[in-house]
Amino acid sequence: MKKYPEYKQLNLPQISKDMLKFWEENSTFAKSVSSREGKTPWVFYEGPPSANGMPGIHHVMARAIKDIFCRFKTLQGYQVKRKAGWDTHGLPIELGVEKTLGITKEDIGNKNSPKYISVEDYNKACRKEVMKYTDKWEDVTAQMGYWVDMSDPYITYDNKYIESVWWLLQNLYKKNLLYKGYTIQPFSPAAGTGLSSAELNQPGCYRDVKDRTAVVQFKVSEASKVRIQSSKDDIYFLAWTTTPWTLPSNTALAVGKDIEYVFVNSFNPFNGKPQTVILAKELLNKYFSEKHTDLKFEDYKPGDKNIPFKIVGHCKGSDLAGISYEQLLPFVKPEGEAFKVLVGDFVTTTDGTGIVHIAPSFGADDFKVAKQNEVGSLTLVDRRGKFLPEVQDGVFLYGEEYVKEAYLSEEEKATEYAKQKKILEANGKIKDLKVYLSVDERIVLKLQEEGKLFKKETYEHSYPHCWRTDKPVLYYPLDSWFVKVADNRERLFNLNKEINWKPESTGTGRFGNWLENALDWNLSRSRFWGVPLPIWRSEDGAEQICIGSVEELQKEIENAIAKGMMKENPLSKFKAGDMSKENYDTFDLHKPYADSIFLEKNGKKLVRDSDLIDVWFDSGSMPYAQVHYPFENKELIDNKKYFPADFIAEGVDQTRGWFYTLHVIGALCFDSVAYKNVVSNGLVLDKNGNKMSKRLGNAVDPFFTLNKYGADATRWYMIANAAPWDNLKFSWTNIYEDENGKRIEGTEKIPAEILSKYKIVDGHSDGIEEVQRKLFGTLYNTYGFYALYANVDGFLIDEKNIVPVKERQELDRWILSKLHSLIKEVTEQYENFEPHRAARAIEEFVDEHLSNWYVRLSRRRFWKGDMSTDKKAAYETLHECLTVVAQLMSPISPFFGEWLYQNLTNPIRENAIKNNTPLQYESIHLTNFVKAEAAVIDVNLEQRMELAQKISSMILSIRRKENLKVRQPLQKIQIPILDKEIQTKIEAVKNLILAEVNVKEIEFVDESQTQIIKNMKLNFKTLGKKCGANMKAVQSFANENSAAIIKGIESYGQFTVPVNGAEIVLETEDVEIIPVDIPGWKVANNGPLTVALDVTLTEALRQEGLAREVVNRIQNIRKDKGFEVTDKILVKIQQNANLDTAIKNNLSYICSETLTGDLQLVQELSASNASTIEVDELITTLISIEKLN
RNA sequence: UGAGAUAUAGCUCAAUGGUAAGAGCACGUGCCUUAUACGCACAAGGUUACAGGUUCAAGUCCUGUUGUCUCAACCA
Repeated sequence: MKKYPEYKQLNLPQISKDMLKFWEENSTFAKSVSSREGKTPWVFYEGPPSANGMPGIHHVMARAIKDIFCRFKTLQGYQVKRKAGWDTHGLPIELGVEKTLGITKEDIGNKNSPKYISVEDYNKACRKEVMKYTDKWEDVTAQMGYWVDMSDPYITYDNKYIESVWWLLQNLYKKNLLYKGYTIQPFSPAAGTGLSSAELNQPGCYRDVKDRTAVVQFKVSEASKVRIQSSKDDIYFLAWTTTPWTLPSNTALAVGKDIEYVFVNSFNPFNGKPQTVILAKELLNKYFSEKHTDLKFEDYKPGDKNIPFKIVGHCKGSDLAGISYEQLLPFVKPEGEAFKVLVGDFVTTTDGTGIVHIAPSFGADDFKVAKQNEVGSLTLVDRRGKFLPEVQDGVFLYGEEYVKEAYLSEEEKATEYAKQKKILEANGKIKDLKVYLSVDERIVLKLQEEGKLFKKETYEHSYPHCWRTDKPVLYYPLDSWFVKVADNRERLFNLNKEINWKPESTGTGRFGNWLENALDWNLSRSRFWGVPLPIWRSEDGAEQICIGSVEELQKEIENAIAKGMMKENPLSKFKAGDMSKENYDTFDLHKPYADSIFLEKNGKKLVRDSDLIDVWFDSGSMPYAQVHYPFENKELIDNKKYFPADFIAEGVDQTRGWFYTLHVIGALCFDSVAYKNVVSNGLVLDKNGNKMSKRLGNAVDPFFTLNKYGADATRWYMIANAAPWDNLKFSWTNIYEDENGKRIEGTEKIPAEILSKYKIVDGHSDGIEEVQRKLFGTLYNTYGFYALYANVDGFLIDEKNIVPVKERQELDRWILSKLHSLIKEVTEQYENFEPHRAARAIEEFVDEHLSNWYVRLSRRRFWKGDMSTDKKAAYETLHECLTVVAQLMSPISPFFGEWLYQNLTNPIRENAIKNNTPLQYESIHLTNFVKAEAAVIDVNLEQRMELAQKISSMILSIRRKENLKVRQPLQKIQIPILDKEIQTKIEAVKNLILAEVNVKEIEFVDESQTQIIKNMKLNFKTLGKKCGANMKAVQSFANENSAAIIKGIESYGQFTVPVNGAEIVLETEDVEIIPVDIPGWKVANNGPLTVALDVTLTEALRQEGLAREVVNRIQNIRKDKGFEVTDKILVKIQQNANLDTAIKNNLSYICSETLTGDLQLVQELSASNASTIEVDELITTLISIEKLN
């Protein structure tokens, strides 16, 4: 006879290990996919993580979310393939290699460096580095129960993958969506390279620096002067700059369209000349003190500190547009139009003057506005960060000098200082120069002398620095390849409307807004380890080729060889059309190999553009590249079998990352969304809401967590605790140990110096422990209860022979109704990608309903008597609840769900297979998701039971107040009834209530029998429509006349309230009448319910109570002695005058409750073979219990 | 600076615009009723961040402020 396994204790980590072993031995994951062969696919794309970093707890969170829906959809019968992937390119990998090898970018390919490394070796190192933690990732994946196929992952550095990426690029190129242009990018002259925003966002890159800033005067040209004001004085625009070194490259000024500007007559503060200046009205008093409003112009003498001023005109920014001004520092004339006022939407009046100096080469906004207005630019700084030779006047500026002081070495500074001192002193500009003057300072001096300076000051602001050289970054125009995104915004935006975003606001807000303002995508990266841009150009730029496949490249090389541009074909071993791995391993498309390929077109030699492409393009290409589209699996994409994805999920930080690049590539290459549903999950923060970081010591090691609590509790905690898109404050306390074995608990952030002495050795999570107790512990116990009695009875589920639900008793039908309501709810929540709601619903069902109501109230059915239909029904009901719960929870807690299912069904597996019934599957993950049966759901029944639960709770509450133990039987509950329907409902569950609260009868009373004090509550929902603005009046009337209203409603079904001359008729639905008290009784209220308890104790009741105490003591002793629940016993109790009658009067009750075959009241028991029991405070006696035969 | 999110009990979270704001944990009290003390029950706990507004009615809608988180940027 097979039995249900019984356990001593719940051990979740062990369950995880056992089930993992089972899955591995039985290839359960593979079966869950193969068993759905031919079914509708549900397409999931795995966002590739980078294996050069250790997996963190946030990965567990993100992957749990992915896993949940993939498992759920599999259960629903879809085929869900999950191909793993690795993101292998990009800066973090390069940085990792450089750290490992102890080198910097300068050493790469630089033979003069002592640490020289060839690009080839460097890239080899990257290839190795990128898979550094692959085994850790595989461990965490297995341990957390994330099902993803890691046997054949897509790898972004793979030649096949790159080939698909090239194909996509060529596709864009052919559609004319790829172009070469230049943009302003952060650039480190010291390192000679552009910087990505990721690099700029390295900690410590933004630093507060003090800069020389200046408010500069731009003189309105004679031609424009007439247009704005007739004045004999010169007119100047005032513009503020924090980077005076960009002033020689100024080609325009920008104003805000709707900003108000004023014309102010005044004097130049440095040379005292009368002048008119233009600036934003709002900022007037920043430069002209209100105190000086009344100063007389006549009294002013050059050099006076207080300068008189007068506003002589107003206008809006738009009125200033087009006005031309004189070049401020005419070292070089720009090509094209320049030196006019433009309107820029970025102009504000938060600081400066409301007029912005525009140097298109050195600011992104500047560049944009200049381009829009077709204004030319000047780039008077070279890539080394030095002025061009032209920027010199022989006095203040000398040409070819660093524009930032920080770029000079101390030595250079000293030399420059000597030079400056000589020149400036010789020209009489400065008497005794003490220190090196920066370019900024000297430009300001020059402007001051030329009467073009209005104000100078030092200003502290944060400015980005190169993370490698520590030197300030410049914004500099760099050549790049762009994807034309801006022109296709509308299509991108409209396609986005087809995507179901979770949460919606990320889609419409963060993502939608981003699309609406999307700029062209800069693909170029000047790095070493990445996908090379497949574009070859002639030196003059006249000819270019964009390669879209290896075969094409091979042919072009052949051509180049034929034309003498190349000698050998590095792709000679490649056989076109052979898709084998071996064939694709015969070459490498990375640098430096790609750079040694030269092509030919129209007689010109073509050289590859040395840039790599943005790694985001790699990952955005994965829908196609993972299947080597279009070279293989063409139909999967073209016929939309494996595209677009039904579901993707990543962190919300991917909104402008992977989500965006997938969307752009899908839209531009295939005019389709790339995914239909997307969950953008929030971050995992530490328990105080701080970002986790290793540096601060508040990071959570997923391996500790998984080892300690197992995957199920961890996953459940993370899912149930917060919506996926809300940040999760992860409850976790690290435990540190120093070298002497001393342990401390990390509750707050640990300072680095302490952290360095300690090692994290363990930790604990209050949150996970709660889940473990509350959900898994409860479920474990419930299963244990089932197994215990089923084994005693030798009961096994027989799917072919089940008591029809209709024939089961109220309690069974109730829990089944609850169960099927739960199925409905959980299905909906999973369908809606709201796993936290599913989890919470399951928790409530298990704890509140199944364990603490159904099992508690059904207990005796499981052990009383022989196998009856009712008993069988109880087993079947509980079995169904447990198996269904196991399935509902299995997407979230796959190990425990599996464990529970197997315990419940392994004993009957063979039969189920023979009978082809639902429990035939060896794993829960191969089963079919249950469907809620409408016929089983009985809302009325659920309401009835809720009444029973509420009433019980209310009675218990009265008992507690009155200090009456539940074990003490009481005579009567009274429930005042105003509504017969409620009475009917309560009648149906009467016996459950009585048993639960240990009372003998319920009496329903109405006013004919007893006085009931009533209260009323207005139903504002129905009254709102009726009363509108009169609501308040009705309300106050009702407060004062509640008795009359109650009477009116009860007698006539309506009551007329006079308000403000009108009349409002209250009807039954508008008023809720609630009984609140029965005078003379102990009463409890809960919403519309009121119950009263008769607390008088008769002698009979008291005796019965004592009998129950005795039963309880006997049960305890049975348990202490380790008797089986089926053992019959002989009980001897030492006589006690206060107890004997109670025992005699309740003898049969005591005996049947305790399986006592014989109960004897004896004169005396020897203390040596009897136990002392205290029945209540006053009664103590001795008792002995023996097993009968 | 911009965009998005968020702010409810000590903590973690609920609450179709309807008037007594709910759970769980922690705390307190009482209970070992043949599943479960890793349990059960009962209590206590709130100016719904702040300030305005819309509405008969606001935790909920609108505006502003403040705090926190994320992303993007840092430009005069």
